[in-house]
Amino acid sequence: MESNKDRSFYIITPIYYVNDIPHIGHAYTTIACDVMSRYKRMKGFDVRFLTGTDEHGQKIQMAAEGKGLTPQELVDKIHVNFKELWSVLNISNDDFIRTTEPRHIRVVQAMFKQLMDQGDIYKGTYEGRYCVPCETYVPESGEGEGQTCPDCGRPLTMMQEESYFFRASRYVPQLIEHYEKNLDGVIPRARYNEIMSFLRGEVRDQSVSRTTLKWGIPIPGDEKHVVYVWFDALINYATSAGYLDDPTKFARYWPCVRHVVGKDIIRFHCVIWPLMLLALGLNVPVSVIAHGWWTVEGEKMSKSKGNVVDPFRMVDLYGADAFRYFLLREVPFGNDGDFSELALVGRINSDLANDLGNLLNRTLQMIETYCGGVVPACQLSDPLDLELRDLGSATLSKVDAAMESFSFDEALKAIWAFVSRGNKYIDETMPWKLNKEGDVKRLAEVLHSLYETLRLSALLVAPVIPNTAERIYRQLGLTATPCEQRYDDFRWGEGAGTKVEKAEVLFPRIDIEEWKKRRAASSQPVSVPQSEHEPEIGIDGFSAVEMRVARIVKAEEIPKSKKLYKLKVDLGYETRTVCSGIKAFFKPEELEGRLVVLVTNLKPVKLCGIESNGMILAASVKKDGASEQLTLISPASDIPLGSRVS
RNA sequence: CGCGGGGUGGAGCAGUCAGGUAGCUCGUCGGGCUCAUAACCCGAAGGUCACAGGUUCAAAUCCUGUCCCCGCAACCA
Repeated sequence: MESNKDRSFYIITPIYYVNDIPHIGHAYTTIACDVMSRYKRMKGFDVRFLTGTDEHGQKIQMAAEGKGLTPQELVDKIHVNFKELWSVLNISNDDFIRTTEPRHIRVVQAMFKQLMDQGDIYKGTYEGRYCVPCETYVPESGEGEGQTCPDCGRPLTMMQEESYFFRASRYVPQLIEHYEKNLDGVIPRARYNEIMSFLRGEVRDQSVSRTTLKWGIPIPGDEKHVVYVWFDALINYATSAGYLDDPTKFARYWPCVRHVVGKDIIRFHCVIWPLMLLALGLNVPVSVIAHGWWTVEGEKMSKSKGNVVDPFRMVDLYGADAFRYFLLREVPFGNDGDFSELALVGRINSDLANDLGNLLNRTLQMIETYCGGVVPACQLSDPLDLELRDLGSATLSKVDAAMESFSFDEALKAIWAFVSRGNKYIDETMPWKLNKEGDVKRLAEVLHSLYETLRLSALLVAPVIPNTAERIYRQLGLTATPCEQRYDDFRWGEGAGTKVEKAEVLFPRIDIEEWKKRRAASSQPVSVPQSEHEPEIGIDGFSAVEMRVARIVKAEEIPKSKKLYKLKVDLGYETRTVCSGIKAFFKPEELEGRLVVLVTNLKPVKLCGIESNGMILAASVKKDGASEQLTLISPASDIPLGSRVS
């Protein structure tokens, strides 16, 4: 159906391997999809936005064994990390799929069976070097010196096992032909070329089953095999769209699939997955959009370096919108980029505070003082006003063009050129002077134009920084939600007559010098003066304190208290109530879901009439007896609730 | 001959596919304004676009070669 294809838009992130700790990369991909979804909705598209978690495979099985859990118990527990991050980052996904869900398992088995029935999956022998202790095959290219395992360093042994293979090679010519006709099949062009040269080389049939692990989807009729994880994982995109259980939905969304992926996994999404789809008789994705990678402060991100950017922390420190804005503005989508907190702070100050925030602020103040807070109506005739209005509609078109090719940075540049024009317009028209001279007519025209500039700007930035757009709308005296508006409905001039709200600072400027000092302080562990040291204790003294990992499940304000929160914490084996003096540093929603360390054998005390059973550990910098900066102590990686800290 | 990305004024980058006066942000310097978050506006300095050769009327851009940096190399976006 032509109309579906034109008006529907199905955008998908990869599903994330659930055992990973969510980091900037996951956040990046998902934010990009979110922004595109919001934008398309505002363009009137019927949008479906999917993300989820990949929950099968060797690593999960091993991690679960290490924790004394079943794999299912483990993934049930940790997939929440991603859900929480999406909530914190304001992600508007329509579905969150987990590969362990029954709806998915059914689809994988059905597809597997279909491919087998039509001869596109056949039984053969998989041969490769295997590390017995790690229970994993090591590809030749990944071997350590002298045929050893890159992980454990032990020698590899040649192994053979029975395996099912997907006859990928059969559909390669068809896929090449498709890409030759669809140059947007892979974006950007460099990646398209890469895929084409790969396809024109030798594409081998793919092993799609394993007998060496259990944690996977059993192959119907041959249950000693499980489906190999990537084959299982890719299919989720179809599952969620209703491949088996909702043909109408599937017909509506499947023809307009877009995948947004990191450049490392394009072979799966641009080669294997389309080949599978061709074999199944389904259309291949409209586009696979590959983005680049982030380095951190100039260095490759890695766990061992400990420089992995924690998106939760960035949101805590700078807010979700600033983080979202930075990621999309800083680097052209598709290129690699460098994440640095200083650069982020720079963006906040120059773009969000100085340009956008300040434009709003000065405009509202003037409408307040010169026009009693009501946006004046007027006829536009001054060339300058018309130019501003025309730039507005030109900006809308530029944003459209940029978004069409996923050039988020270009879209944002165009919007900011418009915002900057607004600031310049103020200098050109000098409303304060008009006021002094009593030129009421011109003053009305000018403030009217400025108000409209802001009203449109809020709409334009809404997909990227939805919270901010909403805050701008409130200050502009508008009750609607920007993200629920349609761009096509915007009419320059319709804002006249609105009563504006009081101007409030959108993004406070961050003092760089102070920021640097604070940062230096937090990275200097030995900054506490000698005199504050406690007397020495023996190990007994220490082990008298029982500390365990807990999760904050609920944080509530205590009406009588200025400093305290009443927290409900989950230790795995029990739930407790704890009062904690951290109200000044967190909002309740910032605390809920976080892992913390709890002193569990502290004598209960009554604080503000509530019994507190324990104490949450936090580090703080104190000044004049009061905490000036504070951070919670959390486990650096996931660990079962109730784990003892020593 | 494993694959890919990159080397552009002080910093960070765009521009390279479709060759035609080298652009953006930040920083620096000078000026303006006072509505505003020490914000805003204007102006200036600063680059032989890694190097060498070639194609062309014309090359950051196309071709050839060299040097350097950085990723990836199946389950980390």
